[in-house]
Amino acid sequence: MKSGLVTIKDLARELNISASTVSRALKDHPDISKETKRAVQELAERLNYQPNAVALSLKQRRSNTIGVIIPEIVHYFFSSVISGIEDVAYDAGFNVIICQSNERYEREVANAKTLLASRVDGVLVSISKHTTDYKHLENFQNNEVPIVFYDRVVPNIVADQVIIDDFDAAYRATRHLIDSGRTRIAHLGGPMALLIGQNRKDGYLKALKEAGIPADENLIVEADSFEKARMAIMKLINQKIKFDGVFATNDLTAIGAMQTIQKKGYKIPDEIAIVGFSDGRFSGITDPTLTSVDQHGYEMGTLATQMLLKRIISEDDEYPAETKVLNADLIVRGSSII
Amino acid sequence: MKSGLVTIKDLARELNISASTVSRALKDHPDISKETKRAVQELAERLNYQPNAVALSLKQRRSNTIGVIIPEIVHYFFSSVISGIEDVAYDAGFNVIICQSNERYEREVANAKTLLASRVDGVLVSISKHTTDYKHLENFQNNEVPIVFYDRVVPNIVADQVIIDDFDAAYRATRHLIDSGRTRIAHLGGPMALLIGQNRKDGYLKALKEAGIPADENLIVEADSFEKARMAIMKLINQKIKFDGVFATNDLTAIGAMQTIQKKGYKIPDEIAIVGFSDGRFSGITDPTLTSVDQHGYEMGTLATQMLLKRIISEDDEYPAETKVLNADLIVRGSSII
DNA sequence: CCGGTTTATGCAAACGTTTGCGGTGTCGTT
DNA sequence: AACGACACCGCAAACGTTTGCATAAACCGG
Repeated sequence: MKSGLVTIKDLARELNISASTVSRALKDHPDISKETKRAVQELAERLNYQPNAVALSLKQRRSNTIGVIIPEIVHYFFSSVISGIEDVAYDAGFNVIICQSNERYEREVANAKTLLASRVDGVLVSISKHTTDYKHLENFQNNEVPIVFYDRVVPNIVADQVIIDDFDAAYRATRHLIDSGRTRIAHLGGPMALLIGQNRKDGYLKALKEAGIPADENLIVEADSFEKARMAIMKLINQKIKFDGVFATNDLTAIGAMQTIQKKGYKIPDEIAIVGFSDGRFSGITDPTLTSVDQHGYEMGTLATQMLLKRIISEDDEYPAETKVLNADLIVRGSSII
Repeated sequence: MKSGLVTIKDLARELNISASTVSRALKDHPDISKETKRAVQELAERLNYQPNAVALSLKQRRSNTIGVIIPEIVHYFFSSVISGIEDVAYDAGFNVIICQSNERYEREVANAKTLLASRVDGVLVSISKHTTDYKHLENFQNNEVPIVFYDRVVPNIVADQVIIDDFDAAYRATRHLIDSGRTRIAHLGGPMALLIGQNRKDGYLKALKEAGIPADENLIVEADSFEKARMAIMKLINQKIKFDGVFATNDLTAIGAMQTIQKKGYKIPDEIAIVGFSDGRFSGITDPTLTSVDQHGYEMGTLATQMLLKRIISEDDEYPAETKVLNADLIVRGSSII
């Protein structure tokens, strides 16, 4: 934002015409004579004129920018989502401002505030693990800035959202373990504060119930990180609680479990089978390779952005909130092969 | 950017005072009486007034926004960098606009253009693999917007930059392989168009030379992706070109090599040792775990941003361009243990 | 030669802020 | 009574655009 940048006024002064004429000439307005247009456009080219998007935003009350609130960028899933977002935003000529909450509620609130101040035209949000109050998000709606939630949605707020069918995916993952003969299946789950944590657990429970396998509270642990998984599995083994399958809420967790299990001398998948969730880059490179649910991060990003842009463009005619459910495919690999 | 948002004028109208008074009251200017301040601040609070950052940017000719050009977000290294960038930008009250070039030159040029139009106060860039013309980047400098390069820097343009000592890291990695008794070490390298590709290869060559091992062109392949690595290794083995070590230009490449080698029946590290580069999340979860160079992505992001902010803040007094070199630590793991 | 149309341009306001400067009104002081 | 000091506030311009409206010149037909 330096003084160096050429403005319309500069062009006008140089050519001894008014700023309005320059403005119109630049966008090929029919009112302007061919010679003037040529002169203006040539000068603009020569001086490398770049329209000031800030001034435009102010004038049009439209920033052509969307905001993204994301828990943590350094996750294969989330960075895929960002990639998808960026790609469709780019095609539509929108900028994207990224804010990471680092899984902290306070920071998420601050993020929301700055996005509002930046007058973004809409926001894409996935809430942090610790967010239980949603005023800062409702605030977007109160100010008519459209919001679409992706992946980690919030329960009581009507807005567009794109999610995967966590319940069904978890059900199928667990079902897959059952089909391969496992009966004592541990679940390393996410925080119950998150809908996805809840849903995945419910899917797991449904599969058990359907198969007539009683749920064992000892086998259900809230553990959603590499380290927590190691601890949890270690504890199970040390307490001599038997299990022959693990359904983990994400891949890193699954891998933590896998390594601990192997270190303790058990064979995967022979003695214990493992299924993860998210299907990141990891899944293909573990030994054995990891069965996982493909969460389609990139696709989720593109879809969410398309929905948001649609809201932004057709801002006048209100239509009911949509919920898109991506079906999550179970990718069977070595860790659960029968 | 909806009409709904409260402005200073709204507050002024409501209180029957002027906009200037409101503005001053909000920032506790001494000219304003306590009662007025109280009234204004209370109303602002009640109506949830958010200052319009766009208007401010225009006025101050300063957007408090930095732009980032990044090759591909979905890489552990790059997403770490972004995370670092975002964290220090957040602390300094700056927004960050992310543009990914997707490794395409044209897109990078477009990115540069929109960042310029958005009047970002500075840019952080890592060039794409195919960028050989730098006009779009010099353009930033011509317009006095500071630029700092990270990781993938460009040769002939003076600007701040933060890199890791690729040459030295590659040297040490290769040296490590030599020290463990390997003499026929293959190099899966990056594109020679990139300085880092060049430097890593040179480091590799230096280590060989120093040890009196002749470089074998057959063992040097440009392969910087999982798939290319598989192909390259497959080819080496099929052609019966013997090797007992691999130094790969990144972890995914190393893992591609590792898997192919294992699939062909060779033992790692016993028969063939492997060293990667970047030390992403992968390194700890392969079997065996992967020796790799820690590239310190997060740190690189924070450092680059600090340098940029310093330039932005102290814009008047020019100081010479700085180059910070992060030392990259070799993390020895299972894939190269003697 | 006059009224009317066309063509090409400029004026000014607006978007939401900030800020230098000037203008009130109320004191206290001599 | 007059004057300066002080406290408090508003005017207006500016940042870089866009756009409705007015204006000016040129042309045309009758």
